[in-house]
Amino acid sequence: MAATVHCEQDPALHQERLRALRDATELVSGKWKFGILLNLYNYGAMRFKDLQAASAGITPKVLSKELQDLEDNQLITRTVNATKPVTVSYALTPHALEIQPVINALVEFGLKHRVKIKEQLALAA
Amino acid sequence: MAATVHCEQDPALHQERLRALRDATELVSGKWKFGILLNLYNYGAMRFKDLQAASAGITPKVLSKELQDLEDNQLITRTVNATKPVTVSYALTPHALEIQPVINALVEFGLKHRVKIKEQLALAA
DNA sequence: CTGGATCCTAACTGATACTG
DNA sequence: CAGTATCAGTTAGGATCCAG
Repeated sequence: MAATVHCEQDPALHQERLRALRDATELVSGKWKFGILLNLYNYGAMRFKDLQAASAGITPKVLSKELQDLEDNQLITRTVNATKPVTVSYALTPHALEIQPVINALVEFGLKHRVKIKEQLALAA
Repeated sequence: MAATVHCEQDPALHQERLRALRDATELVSGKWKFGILLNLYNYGAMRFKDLQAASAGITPKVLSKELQDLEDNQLITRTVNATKPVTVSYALTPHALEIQPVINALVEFGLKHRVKIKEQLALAA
């Protein structure tokens, strides 16, 4: 019977929340975007190559596309520096701070889930 | 100059958080999972067809796969009811509560982002 | 009602090489 | 250094039909 865990909202509100959820997930879809953002949170402005190193395994082409997506959604800025060999810096916009709670929540969940998986492996052994 | 918005962590901790982030995003990857979870939060236990209606646009095959993924990750339970035409109920597990903050954060962000986009359209007009 | 089987396509991802 | 071009592989997601 297990009392079902839920909290019913006003239908209209629920629909609005559903739409918001779709918008948000669309925005940060893709395999790398959250990681890129987390790295920028941690290190501040980073250059292309540094981001590539930090996002272990990503290829330049894919990184380039992900960065463009993020820039299009105004979560990061792209700045070309007039240095000897041209360098480019990527940094978070203020708007990107809005998404930080999401990332923190994801990290927390990831940590807990990892523990849970370990417990199961322990039980299975 | 713009003071870069960041907060540097201990490297080892950062790596651990990056891994957790990857784990978590992998878990809820896909176009529909968050929506399914949000609906279950809102309505409690739901049957296959109700979930399909709530996740407007999803096909049975895809819904089936998403539900299996969620069940494999122990975020939902699948219960077969011995009713006349067999029905099946899906409900959240306690573990799924851990992911609720993520969804709330995503919804919040989605709402804010929507407002932001509207502002831009207003400026463009 | 539930959801598997099949087929299909667009999008994502990757390896490698190359340019400004 | 910061990418883009090309080629190729994989796969997520959808359309349709059908079975228990």
